[in-house]
Amino acid sequence: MLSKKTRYAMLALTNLASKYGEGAIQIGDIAKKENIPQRFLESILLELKKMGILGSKLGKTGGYYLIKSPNDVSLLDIIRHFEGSVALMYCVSEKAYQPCEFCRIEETCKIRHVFKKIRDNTYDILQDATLSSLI
Amino acid sequence: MLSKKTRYAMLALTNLASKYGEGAIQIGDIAKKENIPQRFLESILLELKKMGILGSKLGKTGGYYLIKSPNDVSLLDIIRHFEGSVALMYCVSEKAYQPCEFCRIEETCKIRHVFKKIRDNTYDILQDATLSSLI
DNA sequence: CATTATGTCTACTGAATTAGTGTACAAAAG
DNA sequence: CTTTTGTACACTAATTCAGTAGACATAATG
Repeated sequence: MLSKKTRYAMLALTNLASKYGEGAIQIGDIAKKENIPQRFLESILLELKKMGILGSKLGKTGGYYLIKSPNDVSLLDIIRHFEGSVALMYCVSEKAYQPCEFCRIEETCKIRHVFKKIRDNTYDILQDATLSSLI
Repeated sequence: MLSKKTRYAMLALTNLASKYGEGAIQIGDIAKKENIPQRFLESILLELKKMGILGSKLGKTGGYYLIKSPNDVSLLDIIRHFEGSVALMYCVSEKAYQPCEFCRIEETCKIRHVFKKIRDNTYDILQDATLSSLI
């Protein structure tokens, strides 16, 4: 299962994408609209900013806004960041690869082959799921 | 990521499948061969027995053996049991379904649609991955 | 029948992760 | 200079993960 943090991030981003170009949106507005604990959302949006997806504005008329085009942000980016990897096993992960603790010969491991197929397919679907396709 | 418990279960089952029909295999043998802590493996095999996948024999020549045909056990069964569900979100799970905490209209939720597609695909691949196809 | 090797049951635990909260601070608008 | 917004750092309660410990039950063998 995806963590709540990941789900909150997806919700906040689709919310922000639907207001792309309208300037800064305040955390409190998003939190209320999407039913996310505000303090928790603060840390999530900050992470998204450090990833280069969001920009922020301080002070009275402050808030967050998408810095990238909704076409250029996909659920893949979000899940890779917040879940660490798309794969179900480290030995088939690109981002968090680790040699399999069990099978020494990865090429011929049939279990690995199954999970490689799942990872590749999941990867493609998530990559296609851009924010603009989700609004 | 899959838990170690799930991975240990898959390993133990493929090991047992490769010896299908040869009588009882001892926990210690499997633990040593597959590098699994023996006491942990004990509880895993016991669960698989309670699921109706394995049978056991007590006493000196005891051990575990596949009670179902390797054709009739798939990674889907194992993952559904040990991970709880194949889905990445409860709202697209068959086994652990819960209404989405966020979107009230599931039919039109685009995020949900993405994860439904992923779940369905993963489901199909895991269902095809029977023990006999993994030996 | 006693010994020994196997699985079974119940309970416990240390470490890591998840899902937050609290407090103090910094910048910008009015 | 006050108010409103985001930023930084620290802390924590609850849950899950990955096992361990110890006692017990069953069956083969000498």
